[in-house]
Amino acid sequence: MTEDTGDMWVTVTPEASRRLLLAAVDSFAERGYHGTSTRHITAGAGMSAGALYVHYPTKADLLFQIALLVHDSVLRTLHEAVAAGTGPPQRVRALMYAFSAWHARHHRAARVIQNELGALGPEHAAQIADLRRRVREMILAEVGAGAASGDFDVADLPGAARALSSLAIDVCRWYRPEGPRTPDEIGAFYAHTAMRILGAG
Amino acid sequence: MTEDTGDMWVTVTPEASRRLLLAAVDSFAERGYHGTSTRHITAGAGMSAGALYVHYPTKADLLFQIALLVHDSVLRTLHEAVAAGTGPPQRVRALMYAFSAWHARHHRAARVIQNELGALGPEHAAQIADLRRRVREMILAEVGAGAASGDFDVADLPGAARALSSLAIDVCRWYRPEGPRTPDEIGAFYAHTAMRILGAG
DNA sequence: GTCTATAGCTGGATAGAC
DNA sequence: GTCTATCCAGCTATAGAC
Repeated sequence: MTEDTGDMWVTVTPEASRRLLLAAVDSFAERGYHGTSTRHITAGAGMSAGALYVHYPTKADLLFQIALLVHDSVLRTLHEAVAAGTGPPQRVRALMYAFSAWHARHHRAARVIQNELGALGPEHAAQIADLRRRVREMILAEVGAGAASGDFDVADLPGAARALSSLAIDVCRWYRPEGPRTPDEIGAFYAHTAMRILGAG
Repeated sequence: MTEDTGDMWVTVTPEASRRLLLAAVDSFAERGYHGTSTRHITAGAGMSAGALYVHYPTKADLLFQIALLVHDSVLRTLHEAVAAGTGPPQRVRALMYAFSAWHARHHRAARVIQNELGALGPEHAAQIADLRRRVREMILAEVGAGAASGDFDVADLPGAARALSSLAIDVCRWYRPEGPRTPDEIGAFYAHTAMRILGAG
């Protein structure tokens, strides 16, 4: 239950492209997309101003590549989490644990995709919106299975699914690495909290 | 329970200052602080570029004034909500209802203060951080009173208070006015959800 | 593939007429 | 108090040397 999808960025090569991507995540998370200059990014990667454009055509493309990698990591994490569960309560517990812990572990990357996606152009935004819909539908399906089986007691199914998702996503807003709880502790607490929200004793 | 603090902006005079402030809230919410130009703001208020500086010394000051007014509105809304409650469950229900509904009703203003406060200078940021601490402490105190009285069953008091606050705040991220639920319906559902999270049957 | 230098544009803020 | 015109700093992206 404490596993993750490994390093989200290992597939990015060459190493200079990855350094630029990581510097962009840090700066976008801290200053926002529009508050970040290409010089912030190249300086963060230890390069000079012009070096960015050898690896990425525009600053906007950098944001898009980040969004693709991040949503892919989330989807794989959630699929791995539910795969092990044998019944709805177990599966939803694992889902909530994994989703919450992911948002703590990757809070910088998560902040970027929660706050800065408005800077994407229309067709890039549509592509990312599709990935995000798949996350929502997965959570709704798992909660719905538990409602159908009688394991959960929910009067408002979409509302309850939204509450679980909201709780996990918002971890990236308030989480601080130096805070009192580890990502795993947050995952465990929110898995328990999810069962209460769903009326599963 | 459906009351609010009235119009958050009525105290802003003259009317031209208020128009600029409202245009700034809309643009900051949609494009972010750094993505918003002073020309966006003045155009949104139906004025020309230079007119802003008659009413506000800088663009940053506009953000600060918004943050002050918004946090004042939240604090007044929460105090009014708990004032009517006679016991911890009633008080926390009213608090959660009011806090959630406020974030739906004022989702644009709320997005600005959740996402754009990083653009404030150090002393302005410190002043706003103080107001935000008062909100957190109020929620913690109300939940703590219910734990102490035995009305709630919580193993992790700060964690549970954080979950309630997180759930209500995140409403401003996903809420859409054209969506299926009204602010009051969201408030009612989240007041009920809070009781489940707190183990108050 | 990285550097320096710079083109071309947009932004925040100011000046001065009305 | 609002307008138009403008200053100049900072931005994205490109050019050309190495």
